[in-house]
Amino acid sequence: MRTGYQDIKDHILHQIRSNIWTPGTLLPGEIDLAESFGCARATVSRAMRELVDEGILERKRKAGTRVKSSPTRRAQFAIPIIRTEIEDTGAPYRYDLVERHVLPAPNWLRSRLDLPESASVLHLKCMHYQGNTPYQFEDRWINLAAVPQAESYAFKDIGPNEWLVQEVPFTDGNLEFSATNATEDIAAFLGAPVNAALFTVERTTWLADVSVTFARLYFARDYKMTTRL
Amino acid sequence: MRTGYQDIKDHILHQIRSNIWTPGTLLPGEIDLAESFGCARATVSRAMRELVDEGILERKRKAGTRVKSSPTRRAQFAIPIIRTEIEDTGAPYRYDLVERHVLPAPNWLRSRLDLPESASVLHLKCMHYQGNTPYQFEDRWINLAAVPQAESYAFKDIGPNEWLVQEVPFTDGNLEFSATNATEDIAAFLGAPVNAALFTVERTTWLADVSVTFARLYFARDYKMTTRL
DNA sequence: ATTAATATTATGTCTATACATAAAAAGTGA
DNA sequence: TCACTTTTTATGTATAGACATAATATTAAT
Repeated sequence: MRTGYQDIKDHILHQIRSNIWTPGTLLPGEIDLAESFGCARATVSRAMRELVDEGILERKRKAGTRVKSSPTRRAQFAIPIIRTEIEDTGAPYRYDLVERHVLPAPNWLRSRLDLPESASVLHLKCMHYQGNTPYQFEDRWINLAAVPQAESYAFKDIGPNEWLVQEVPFTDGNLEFSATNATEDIAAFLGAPVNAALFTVERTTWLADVSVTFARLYFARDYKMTTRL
Repeated sequence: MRTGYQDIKDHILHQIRSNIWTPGTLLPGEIDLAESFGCARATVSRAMRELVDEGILERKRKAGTRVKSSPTRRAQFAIPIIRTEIEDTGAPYRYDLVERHVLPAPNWLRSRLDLPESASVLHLKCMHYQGNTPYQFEDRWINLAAVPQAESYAFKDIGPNEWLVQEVPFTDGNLEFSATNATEDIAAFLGAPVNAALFTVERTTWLADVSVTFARLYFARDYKMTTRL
């Protein structure tokens, strides 16, 4: 079997983990490495490029490749559709629409989504259940200029998250993770004590410079978002 | 100027965003695309491979390449050293060691880090400040079998996070994000009311099957972790 | 000594070609 | 009809060679 880019990645990672190539170390050039591995430069190049993507190495033209001195590791995790997330646990998923209003965009939202003064939005409040256990309270605002067909959709059986992904897929977006104390209102929906700390996600979504939607997602108590580094 | 892999990525993304290639659509094969772009197959291949990495496309040998039907977008964010994170805001960073004890590993920690019964750990409590504002309370446990040199290090001026990254870089790890209510103790350190919702990160770190450290990081009130999708 | 022009070099990308491999599709025999 | 084998095919990976580009190092000019 001949050496592939994966072998080279493994080798480099091994050198780093066994402290042979310490942070800041200048690695041999692509040509040297290729020769010592007995493979083509392109193979070494791909291995190194992927390690840059993974936050392990840094490269500069002419200056060479070094082990990143401040390893800003990048955690990445999938943002699944909530139905999938719940059904993957084995429990049945249940959705419930709590409130639905069309109204002029409030000022804070106009500012956040960069909407004109005349903008009209659809405001939804919904609950997502894992079996009979409250899972997430969703506070959703949809820009009707960007997604006019939302105005005539009831959202009785399908949640806005799922509907939007089908209707306007592959958007750009912004995520903010934080913690908030449960208000009386939300506490009741989530079956949590008032003031309970809730893991909260705020998500803004754009499609090519047009803002589509803003959502605040309050997770039930003790929810943890997990990822590997 | 000839067409590069980036142009092809742009083109594919454009087709998807303008709903010409909808989720589930089978794209033309690499050879066809290469011909229509007037470039080599490897160029198309790289463009498509990167779009798979970004969660936009899915590919299967012989079956071809399609637009992902359930776009599980992957958010990724950098986990910086806390000093860097604060200094990047322009404010000075200050660190303070609150407590330092060597003790036998408590049972919950032994279970979490898979430590033997005899395991000895270093327990640290520290504060990180942004200027004079409390920023993060760190509750850190270090496995002395994995990092014996920690026992003789005072951690008076440099925090365990920063020290560990220098001492044991490029580890694997696990991250859990959640929200917790501030205890009296932690509330006092962070200058927050008791029961305030705090954004919390729990991090476990391994180096090649040996657990190195476990940390609970409590962020000051209103902290938000932000990322682009 | 300082600045400007020039050469050098390691990475970045593209090409044409080759062979490997997984999986679908077609063919075969009971 | 079904199970099994073979063929086909799109992706996956590797290669040698070429040129592009950014940044450093060197040299020349002031």
